[in-house]
Amino acid sequence: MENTRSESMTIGALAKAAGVGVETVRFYQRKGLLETPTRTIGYRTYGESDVRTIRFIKRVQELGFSLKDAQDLLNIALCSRETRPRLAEACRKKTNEIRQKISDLNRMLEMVHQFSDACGSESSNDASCNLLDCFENDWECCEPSSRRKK
Amino acid sequence: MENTRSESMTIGALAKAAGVGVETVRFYQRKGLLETPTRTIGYRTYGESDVRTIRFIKRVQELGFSLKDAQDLLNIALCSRETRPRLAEACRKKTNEIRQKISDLNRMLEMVHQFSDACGSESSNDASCNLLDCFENDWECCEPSSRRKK
DNA sequence: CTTGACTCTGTACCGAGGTACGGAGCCTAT
DNA sequence: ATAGGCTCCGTACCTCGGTACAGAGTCAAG
Repeated sequence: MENTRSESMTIGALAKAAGVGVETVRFYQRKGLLETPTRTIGYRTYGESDVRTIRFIKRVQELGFSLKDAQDLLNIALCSRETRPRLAEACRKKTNEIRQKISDLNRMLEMVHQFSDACGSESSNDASCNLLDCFENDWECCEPSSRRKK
Repeated sequence: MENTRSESMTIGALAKAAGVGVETVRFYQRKGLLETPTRTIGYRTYGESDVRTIRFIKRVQELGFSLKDAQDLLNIALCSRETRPRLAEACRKKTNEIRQKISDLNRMLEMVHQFSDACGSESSNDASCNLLDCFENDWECCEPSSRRKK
């Protein structure tokens, strides 16, 4: 019913489907980010899951994680019934990292948004200058009181 | 009252305060990420605002933006009364990017979290395998219906 | 007035993450 | 059966974001 036919793509087809270059696929394989594919006659053959994996990697990178991190997340995604407890710990760590990123991005969003509003209206008050501060502290930003060190 | 004294740091002091290397400061200057500092006798002199700028850049990078993006955000932060309308547009774009990142991170968080729960309990159901899908579509993930193309 | 810790400029090098190239084999289509 | 287009492998090269010299000047303490 779904488009899960063609369970054997060539490397070129995979690359195209995932929106990367052939060389990138080989590179990911060398790095162990893709499972080593089966071969027919000598050519690598891939399936839909590889497309999803590559797309996942690319997005994870865009979100500010390294290939190593992508690797870790893939392990979480793929090993489900092997190394449970070790992974649970990794999850907790990764979860915190992600939470922090979300919170910082929200703050940045708020700041950029305020500035953009300020641009719209002709009033010259600068919401702007707070942008620089938006990661400086945890207590809701913009309070001009005491400063905390890292 | 505050620690905003010492409005003239050497490059070494700045680097230390901002938690980067001296060479990084010079690098950022070459790239135009820091305003070219005034000089006393030939030595660059910096102020607190430069510390904030560098910390801002570093965090922006960690959030998955490039130095170029950091540059853009700094322009938003610094130019407040010059090129208003052009910047307003830039804001809208950046805002959307940020929103998308937040939403994706939330999804990833949810997935990792589910998996981590699954690890805790001994039951072998895999919340895991959804992780790969977590950026695949916009309609709340995990619905096994039609698939949308990018 | 020398020694050590800093600064300056410039250029070279580094790791991550690809990207491209050369020389080969395979597989249709004409 | 040969031309075009794919694949293979290995190695070389590229950009980004720094990092590390080398060779020189400055400055403060002893």
